[in-house]
Amino acid sequence: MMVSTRGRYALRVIIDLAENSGNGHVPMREVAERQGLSLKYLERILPLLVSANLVEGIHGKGGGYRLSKDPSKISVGEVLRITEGDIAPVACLENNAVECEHINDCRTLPVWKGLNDRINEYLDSVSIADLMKDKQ
Amino acid sequence: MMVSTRGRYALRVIIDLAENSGNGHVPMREVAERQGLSLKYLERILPLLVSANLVEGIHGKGGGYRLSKDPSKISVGEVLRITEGDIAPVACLENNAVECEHINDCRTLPVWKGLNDRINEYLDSVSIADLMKDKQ
DNA sequence: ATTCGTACCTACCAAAATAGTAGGTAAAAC
DNA sequence: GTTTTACCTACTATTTTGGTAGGTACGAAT
Repeated sequence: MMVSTRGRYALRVIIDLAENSGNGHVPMREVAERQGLSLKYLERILPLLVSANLVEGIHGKGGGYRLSKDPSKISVGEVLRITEGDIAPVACLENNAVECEHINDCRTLPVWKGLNDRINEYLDSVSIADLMKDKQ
Repeated sequence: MMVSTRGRYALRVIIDLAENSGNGHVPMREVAERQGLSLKYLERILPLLVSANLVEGIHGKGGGYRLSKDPSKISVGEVLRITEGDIAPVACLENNAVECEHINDCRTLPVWKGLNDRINEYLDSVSIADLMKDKQ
């Protein structure tokens, strides 16, 4: 299985925020409860989304999180790349991979590259809005 | 990274066999040497390919492995499904997954299913022959 | 000013998966 | 009967995964 709980939970949180924030901030405690996920674990995931500018959190009573963009402007690919670190199928296609010495004679590189392209293309084509109930 | 060494090495072995077996059997020792891979590790991977009828091995001097089909009839998808066990992006799409209770209300299932379909479709569309030197 | 509810941070930990190695046995050719 | 190959089983070190524990920082409400 290629997508870990980090990415899957992040996606569920983002969809939950999209569906349940009526212009206000939603405390993660509520999201965790609704989604049946560990609050503590989500608290470790959300700072990733904050620093990538997908959501913003505010402290204190009445605080919580909300999306910083419209759900239609957030792609699943964005969310996964942030939380999974990298969604490349093989090491040599990862972001800061050292260039392999056999790159010009590698028989398998084309298939990994083709796969990588198709995965990213698809995940970038699906937005959070596409996944919401009563798709908006 | 989604594809482990098991799958990647298996693919390299199959391509190597396709390119280097002139109707005879090729000992894995030679393949390991050419590919710079651990013979011991390959010896653990190959029985998977044998029982899936992708290659056949014969014992003794002059023995070794050879493909049991034409390289154009073996897809990358086949090789990976055998060696990786399952290439589904999430647990609920794996082969003998228990059906999730939230299946009818799961917001994320469509995107995982779409991803799974595209991955398999692509990997099944690429054959070993497509990856050989001087593509045949 | 204090309290309470939130985000956020760091260190730790158990279990599983990954990537092998070690040390054989089984079969076939010579 | 020796050599060469496939093939089998058990073990192991390392990394990744999926968290938990125990706080601090911040900000709003009172």
